[in-house]
Amino acid sequence: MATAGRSGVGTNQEDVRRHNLGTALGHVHRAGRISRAELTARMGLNRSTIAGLVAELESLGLADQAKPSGTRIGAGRPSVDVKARTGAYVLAVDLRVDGLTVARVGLGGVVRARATGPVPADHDPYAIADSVVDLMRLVVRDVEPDAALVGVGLGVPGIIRGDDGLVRLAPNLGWHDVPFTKILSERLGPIAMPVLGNDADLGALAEHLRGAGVGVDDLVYLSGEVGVGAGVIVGGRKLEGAGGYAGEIGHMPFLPDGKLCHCGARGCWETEIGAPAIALAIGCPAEQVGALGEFLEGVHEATPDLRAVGRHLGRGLAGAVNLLNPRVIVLGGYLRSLFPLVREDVDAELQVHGLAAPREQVLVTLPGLGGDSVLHGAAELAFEPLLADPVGRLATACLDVDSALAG
Amino acid sequence: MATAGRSGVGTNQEDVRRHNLGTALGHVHRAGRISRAELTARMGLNRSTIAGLVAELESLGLADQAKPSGTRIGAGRPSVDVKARTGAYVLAVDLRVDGLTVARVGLGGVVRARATGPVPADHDPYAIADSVVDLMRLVVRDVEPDAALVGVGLGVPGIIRGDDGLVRLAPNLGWHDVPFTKILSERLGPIAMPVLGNDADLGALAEHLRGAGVGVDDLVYLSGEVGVGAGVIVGGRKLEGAGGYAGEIGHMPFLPDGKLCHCGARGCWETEIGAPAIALAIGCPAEQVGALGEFLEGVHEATPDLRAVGRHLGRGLAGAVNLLNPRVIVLGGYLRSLFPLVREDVDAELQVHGLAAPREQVLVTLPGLGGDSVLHGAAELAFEPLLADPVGRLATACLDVDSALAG
DNA sequence: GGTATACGTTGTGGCAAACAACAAACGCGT
DNA sequence: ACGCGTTTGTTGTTTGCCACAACGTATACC
Repeated sequence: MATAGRSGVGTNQEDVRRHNLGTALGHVHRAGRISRAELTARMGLNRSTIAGLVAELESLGLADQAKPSGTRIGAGRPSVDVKARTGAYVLAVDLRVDGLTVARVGLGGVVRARATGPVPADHDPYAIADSVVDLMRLVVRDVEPDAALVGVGLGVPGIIRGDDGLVRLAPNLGWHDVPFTKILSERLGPIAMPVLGNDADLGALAEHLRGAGVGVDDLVYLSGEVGVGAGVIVGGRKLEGAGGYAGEIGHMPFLPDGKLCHCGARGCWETEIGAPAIALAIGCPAEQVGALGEFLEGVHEATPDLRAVGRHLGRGLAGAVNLLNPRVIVLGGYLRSLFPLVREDVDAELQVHGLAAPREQVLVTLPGLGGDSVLHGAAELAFEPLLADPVGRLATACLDVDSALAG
Repeated sequence: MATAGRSGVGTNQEDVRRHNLGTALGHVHRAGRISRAELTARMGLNRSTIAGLVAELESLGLADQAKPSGTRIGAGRPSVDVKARTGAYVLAVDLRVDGLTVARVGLGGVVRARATGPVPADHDPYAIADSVVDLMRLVVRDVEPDAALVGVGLGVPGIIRGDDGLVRLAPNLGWHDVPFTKILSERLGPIAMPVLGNDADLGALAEHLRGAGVGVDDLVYLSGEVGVGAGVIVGGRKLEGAGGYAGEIGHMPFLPDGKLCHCGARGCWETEIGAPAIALAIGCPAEQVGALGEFLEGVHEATPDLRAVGRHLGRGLAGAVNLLNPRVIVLGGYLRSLFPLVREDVDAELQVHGLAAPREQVLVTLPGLGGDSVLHGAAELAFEPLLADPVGRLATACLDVDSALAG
């Protein structure tokens, strides 16, 4: 069911419209503002068809047409710009061990409002869900009256089951088979069904769409939170695996008889480049491991121990390069602070352990979205259904979230 | 360019027809014989639409309609069967270190003729290309007069560049940046443009479509030839990577200071489970390493050394399970003979090093196509353009290969 | 200010799939 | 053997979407 594309099902002409409308909206969403002529070129459709699609987006309240803005180049009648109307928005949540961020993100990827709060100390899922809803109330307080909520996305540092959003394992939260999607959806009721994603997966998605990997279809986002996870984009699509668990690169076997990992095995990559290992290397106190990134910011010289970590990082990355052949590897989380210190050691090991062909193609870099990758990824995840079927999704959108959340 | 599906381009109604025709042909090709009612159900289109598509396939000479064959169940008018017409065929080549196989494979995946020959001892690419053409002449000798050659596919044990089929590296052939696609296409002329694929990638493709992974959309085929490579199917699609180099799992870092690998690094997985390591473990003479599989067939007891190899195999597989979350792992090449001997050791290590969530989903198994996985994969690779655009591909098909090759 | 260029708009046409109605072929019960 | 219900094939019609061509319009350039 693969070779002939799209898993063996036929295409309806209704599907055509849905696909084209969604694709057009996707371009508008990613660009924020794009000319109709550019849309025509990118989508390979006729001018008149694009005009019809844009008109429909406009009537759906998803886009606006405006006079061209940028300085023109060349002759000819200037093309009308299509702007994403930020009235259609999502709620994005970045749940971390050390903090909670909720944002209202408009179509086009603009953060319209954001709020942060602490995570309940015991990591009780019900209490966390309550906190999430509290923060949501804050960010929708001043929303426009005609705005429509089209989705809710959450980034969680754990292994998420794809079909129902069950959190199979989130070691840093102490969660094991926690039905957090269900817990939160009970609090949101008919407002929107929340969608959970692994933090690294969302980082990859965001960097692919709006960060260091724009235009790149093969990308790995390596997330250093406490453990190490990877989000992978291959051929422009998320690598999900059979159950949605793909990307647990931190538990790649790395040393035959290494330290004991929390997963029960020995010698996982994570035991060498995870937060505890780095904390040990730089003398960071155990209770500050959660905020290792900030601690690393204060380090300006790479000690031999830290350089050893860098070599481990490079050697492990070589494995990802050989197996996945990405064009970009984005280092997120505390790796963002670590990488500049040990870049040469990473590169050196990559040089040794990476095969020439894939190694020549890869670029190791920092996130283009700074520390907001996961938050943006959660927003993008929430937008996905809208982009797949604008009309259908809008039919279930919630128009008065403020009072719905108040009740 | 990703989220909204199909890389941001719009869909034409011409595309619709092409897609539906190709998808219908794909179903016929995979099933060999399928009822129109079944096609209707699988593709989700209307009866009359399917009738039109099948009629077009028939007029293109790609399918035949026939009275239903199987014993019917239930009431109602029996549905007409659609059979793949094997007159449309490809030439598939499996190039190994120790031998060359060429087959004529008809639509539907039926091997109509096959021929094997030795590989020139010096592995000279020009000589090999000549041998390939010689064998091709044999398998097209008795081809039907109206048969059409629609593609040529080759499996090569090396790293193939995706865009032009350059063999970047084939250590077992001693090739480095050999333009084998070009060399062969010069000999084939206008008959067909050959398409090269990595042997492991083709094994994965074949097992996915016709072997142990039918109906499975996430699969890893681990190919033990001399080195170890992997072909990966994720979400029903080939994992290719930026340059088509993805899957070089044999060079995953495995031991910090292991044996020197031919790639220049130390401690690659391949140095522990590659053919030389196994040969050492079972006392296979160095000159028989190429035929390690046959040698292993004669081994009936797992020695401690061999069991150590099994544990390494299991530990490495755990890395693939954690990173890729496949539903099936197929062990091909000499691993086919090795696995039954060390299954328990593999499973035990997988149990320790695999994370629970993905481990619970995976099945490690042997190829459903025996030793012909790569050959079938080469055929499927060659069929792909036909399934993507039947009409367009047939326009360039070659009708009289026999005399074209003779000249 | 004229011209070339590029884009928007409108109406027409073609094409593919859906749909409805009828005919055909089978199993099953009487 | 016969009628009935069921499923499928066939045919003609309808619907919907996009392509296309012709024309109007807005800019840059000379």
